[in-house]
Amino acid sequence: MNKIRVRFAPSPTGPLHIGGVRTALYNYLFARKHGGDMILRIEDTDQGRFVPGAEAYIIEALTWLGIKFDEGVHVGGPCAPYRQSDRKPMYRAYADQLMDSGWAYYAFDTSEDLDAKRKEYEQEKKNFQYDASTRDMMSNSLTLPDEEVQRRLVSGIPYVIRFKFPVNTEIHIDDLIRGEVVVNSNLLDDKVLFKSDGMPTYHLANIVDDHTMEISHVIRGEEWLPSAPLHVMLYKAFGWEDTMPRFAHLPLLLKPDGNGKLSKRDGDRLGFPVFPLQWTDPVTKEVSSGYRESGYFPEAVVNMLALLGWNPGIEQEFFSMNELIDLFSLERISKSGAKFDLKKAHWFNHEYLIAKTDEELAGLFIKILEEKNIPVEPVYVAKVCSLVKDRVNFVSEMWEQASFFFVTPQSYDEAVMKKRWKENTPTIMQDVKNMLDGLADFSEQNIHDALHAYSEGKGLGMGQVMIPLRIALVGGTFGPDLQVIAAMLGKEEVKRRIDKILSVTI
RNA sequence: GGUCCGUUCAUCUAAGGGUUAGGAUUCAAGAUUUUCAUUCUUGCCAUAGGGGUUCGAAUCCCCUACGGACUACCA
Repeated sequence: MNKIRVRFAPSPTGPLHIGGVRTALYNYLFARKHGGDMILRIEDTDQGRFVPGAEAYIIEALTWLGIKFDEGVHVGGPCAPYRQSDRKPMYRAYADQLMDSGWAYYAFDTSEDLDAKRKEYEQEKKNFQYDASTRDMMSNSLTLPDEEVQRRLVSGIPYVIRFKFPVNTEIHIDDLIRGEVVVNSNLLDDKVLFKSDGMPTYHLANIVDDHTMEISHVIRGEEWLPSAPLHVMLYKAFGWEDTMPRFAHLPLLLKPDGNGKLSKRDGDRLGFPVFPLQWTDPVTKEVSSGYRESGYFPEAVVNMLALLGWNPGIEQEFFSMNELIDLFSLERISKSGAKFDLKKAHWFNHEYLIAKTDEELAGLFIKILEEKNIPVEPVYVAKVCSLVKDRVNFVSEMWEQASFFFVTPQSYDEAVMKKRWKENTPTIMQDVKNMLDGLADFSEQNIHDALHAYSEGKGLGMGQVMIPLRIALVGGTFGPDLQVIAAMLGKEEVKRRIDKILSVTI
């Protein structure tokens, strides 16, 4: 068997969205699993939709996620160039080959002609399709005399090259995910292969490139299934059937709110990033959030995406990239579309977060602290991380859970104050302050013992002591063990915070 | 409209003719926690509908319904 070679072939019309990321991931897993090659090809045959920066974005996003390429536009390789605009000179000869063998023809119909035709049909409630039933009445090299065709070609009149579908032929697609799909050629239209601007369309360029790059498996989104018959016919027309790649059409990623496939336009409307990295539209300057900037870990994104449409059939839920490679198989890809689940995405990130070491988390949290001009002591920050990581999904949420470790509370939870701050509380707090002040060793254990001794001695419930003290130190009823917090803050700071709450409540 | 693809808890999914239809997330309750979170336990919740085939169907076939993709000189 020939070497496994797969490609991820995005069009640089904007940022890659997570559906595209998943397609890239599955290609990557498949290639690695079989010791094959992974190729990045840029399909920029549509000059009108080219977006500057999109290609660099795609590369940066996949690099961030740990998806590596063996060949491609950014790393080179034996089949270079890997950008279709750079391969432009080679496509014409292939189109000519199809002309010579009778599989294609020149068509001179203008967009206006075609629009008019479509309107005309629409009025009769019919669908216009450029195919065997209509091509005879159009303006093309099948209907025009040879001399006229030649005259038009030499005089520079715009034309396209269309594929000439055979009449009433069953085309079989052997899809690795969907099984056999059969389509009759009468239902297909004579697709444009070569545009009047001198560029090939996706269909031609894609087949030529997959062939010349010796691609063994085409793993792409389901939106390509309807044009797969054309692609199969092209391989046949070129005489490349023997080396035609196997096809695998992936189920789509759907919007969480119900209808339709996830698309680039959804942006932040749905409450979660649609893009791996933040993207600023070069024209509108509109900013769309990215997973990276939102605080997702790349491993969590990969894990979550891998399981959206595929599963290994075991109950394990967490997989490293290497484990995914080891377990991956096209046979276990599901057929139906998957909706993105925001809550589960959060959960995945949370699990990856708590699995990090305190030092790793501290390194990330320190960046946030520095932005707030908080002086940082790495060992202290790591301790804080160990105490609050259970309660957050993202590093960005840590400030909210841990600010009191760094700054005195600026306000106190009013609802809790109303309920917990009793008439005798100020006296208790004053006692607690004095008692803590007397502690020579301000350790967790000593604080704990002292607090318990105090409340028992006074015949008070622990709640009457601890809750007001908690409010004084953290601002509300949340956070880790109070003795630990007090010890970390230090005696003087604890005394200051008690004074402060007493001063504002009197 | 036409063609193609699909349909198991709210969501991701397992079960490839024989299981009380399993797991995970979410949600709810309880235990723990002097707070909050964690953790643990428990619970709720599904084979779209109808016909076949079969001793036996989530699984195979057909019809219907619903969802999706495609239907450009876009990819």
